Amino acid sequence: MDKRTHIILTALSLFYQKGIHSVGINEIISVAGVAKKTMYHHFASKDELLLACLSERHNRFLNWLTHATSKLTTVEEFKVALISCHEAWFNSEVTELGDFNGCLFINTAAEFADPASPINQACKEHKMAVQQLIKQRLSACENIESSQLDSHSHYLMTLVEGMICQAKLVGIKQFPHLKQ
Amino acid sequence: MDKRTHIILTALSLFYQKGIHSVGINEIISVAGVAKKTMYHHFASKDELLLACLSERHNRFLNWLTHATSKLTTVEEFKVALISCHEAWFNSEVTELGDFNGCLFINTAAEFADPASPINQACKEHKMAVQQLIKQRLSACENIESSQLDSHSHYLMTLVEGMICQAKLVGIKQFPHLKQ
DNA sequence: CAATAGGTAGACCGACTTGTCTACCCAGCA
DNA sequence: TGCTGGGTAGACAAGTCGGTCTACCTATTG
Repeated sequence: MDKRTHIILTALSLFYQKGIHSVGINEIISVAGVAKKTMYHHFASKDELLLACLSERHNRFLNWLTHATSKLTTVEEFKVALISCHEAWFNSEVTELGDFNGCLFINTAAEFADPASPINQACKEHKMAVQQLIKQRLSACENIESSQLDSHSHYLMTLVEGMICQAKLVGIKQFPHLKQ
Repeated sequence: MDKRTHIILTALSLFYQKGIHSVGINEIISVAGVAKKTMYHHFASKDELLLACLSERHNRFLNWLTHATSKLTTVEEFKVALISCHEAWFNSEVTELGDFNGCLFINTAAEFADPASPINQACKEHKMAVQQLIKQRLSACENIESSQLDSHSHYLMTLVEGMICQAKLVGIKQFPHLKQ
């Protein structure tokens, strides 16, 4: 595998499981099995590496969510599919997302609170992209009224974010009561 | 004011605005205007200080939420009151909660991912206490069916958590569509 | 008066942080 | 053959981290 990609994947896994500030460059290169010079050859700084990790995770997550909500026709079906695929994630059954430890972007934004920071902005952009995908998926349903498109997609986004938080903090992995 | 309390309040403000690992002991004592020895006289370690901050925030938050949802009779009234008071928080209109920067416990849990850590446990316990308060408040409503008490309180908790995340990451401060 | 508790300033410790550097290795290629 | 790019190991710099320590300074109180 490409060294650069290998470093990104290793760092992503460590950042996701332990947080950003808790993981040092030395740990990353040690686990990845590469020299420090190699890492700094591909990335100008830890922040640049983190941005690459966020980008990788973003692509991976959106790709997964896109496929997990592809076959649907009604608003009700979509809602159930949306909740069910997140439950699968919470139970670490989605291999490409790894062992569940909350949302990387929520976690990262907690450590980079400054809204002007590129890292914080990347987190914000990820959430806006997810919101956009939900809205687009919803608009494809046969029984959605266009006047409710905005409010309903916002509502579903709020639900999903809340589920993620509860799954991480208190360990709730299933939300059957949300599915009707 | 008591030095110990003063240190807790200073540290709490810094931790909340910047995150835990981003704030060092030296910054805390410098902003608080106390000697390092004084801080270590009252707290055995940075972790102990953080636990004291979490406890302070927990009491403050639950006290606020308890009062903000005291006068209500129906489930619908309670739901609107719950959402509205959170909107006020997001707009930094609640002086005792400070400038809004998300939920301290969600943020802190992101930096202390290990569920065995006392800090992570304190975050979890806070969320369970909020969930308990919502359930208790809901049970006092005149039009709640006891069979729906659990599922509905979980639902409201999910909504609230989602609102907090969206308010922090993408800056949504109002949720009118959730109020009906 | 003397003892004590709680405070000050700041030097200091060892470990760790990000990031740079030298010196060397090796495969591909003009 | 010799150059180049990407790799290795690891020393090193400069700074920060949490935490300990000495020395000194008030108040309060038995």
